Amino acid sequence: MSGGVEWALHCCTLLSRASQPVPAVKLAEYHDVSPSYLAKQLQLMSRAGLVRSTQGNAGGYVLTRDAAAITVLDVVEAIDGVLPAFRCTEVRQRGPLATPAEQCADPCAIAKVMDSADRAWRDSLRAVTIADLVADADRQILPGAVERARAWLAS
Amino acid sequence: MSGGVEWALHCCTLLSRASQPVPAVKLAEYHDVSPSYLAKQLQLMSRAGLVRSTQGNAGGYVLTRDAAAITVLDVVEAIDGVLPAFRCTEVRQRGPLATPAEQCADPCAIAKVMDSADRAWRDSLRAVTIADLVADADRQILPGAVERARAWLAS
DNA sequence: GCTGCAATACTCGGATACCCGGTGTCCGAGTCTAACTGG
DNA sequence: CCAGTTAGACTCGGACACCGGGTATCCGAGTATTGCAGC
Repeated sequence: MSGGVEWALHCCTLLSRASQPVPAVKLAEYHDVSPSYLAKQLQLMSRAGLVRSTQGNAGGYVLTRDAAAITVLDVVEAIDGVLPAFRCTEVRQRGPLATPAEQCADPCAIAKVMDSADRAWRDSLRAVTIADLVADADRQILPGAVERARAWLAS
Repeated sequence: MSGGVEWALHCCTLLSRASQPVPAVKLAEYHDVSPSYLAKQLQLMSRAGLVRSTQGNAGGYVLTRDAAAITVLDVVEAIDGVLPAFRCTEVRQRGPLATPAEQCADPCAIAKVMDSADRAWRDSLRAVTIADLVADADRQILPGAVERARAWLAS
């Protein structure tokens, strides 16, 4: 999985706290990551419709909908794409004893298993929203940290 | 996911039908794939203890245990490794408002979600064995195909 | 004092290099078979 | 006819190139602000 997924998720949690557009440079500085590369991830999220960008002065990124309406899977698919990790190459139709094509209407057993596992993975990611991540994080961090983060974003 | 996983799984199903060692070249010819590259996958499975290799004439690969005792996950982990796809880089400990390290004993919310999804994926793959794959395949293929495969392996 | 305009600075978006891990290949080490020779 | 030896061929195992996708970066397009000039 692409490393940018982690950055994108952290950005979403931070954007959910902010009430004003946050520029990519600020997001990168907050997380101490490469601004140029983070811009690419934000761009991907913008294409996927998760965030909305406003240009010009005082511009930046905002979530397009409530954090409770954005799942972790949405972010993962925005960055890494929606294609499953496993792609069946129909090995059974090759070789000296190849199965005839008309016998291969249904996906082969291996593809079925992989597809099932992929669905389980996606279901697991779909069950958690950005709001859940924020709530979990709030339970761990020190008191007052959220206010300090808001103040830093405003500066 | 590595493309060799599919080849490895097909080889396991074929090896479960064979009652004698099958050389890598024959496995590659049967599936019409690169013999050199397939050798690498078989080598990985040998290291993982899924197959046993015998050298010399009439040598080849054999499953080390019954097909019902080998899960799809075993094969996937043998080829792709056991490391999870997501690796937390502890972004929360970086930047101007970094969370102090002593506050980070527990994994962050993002890591927890990813770990949970990874576990769901692995559980799904662990629930299916090579024997299940063979049984499913037998239900679809034409009658007599298994016997023909055995005969081809023996030739 | 108010309004319209233009210059400015700031922001995003896509196009462009770089590099590492998977992909693909090869040759040498090891071993089982089998034929041959000697008793 | 049998046993030991040796030659042979076959097999695996690890080391070596190649290439595409993720990683990282930069500069141009676009826009809201803001300062200024004219009315």
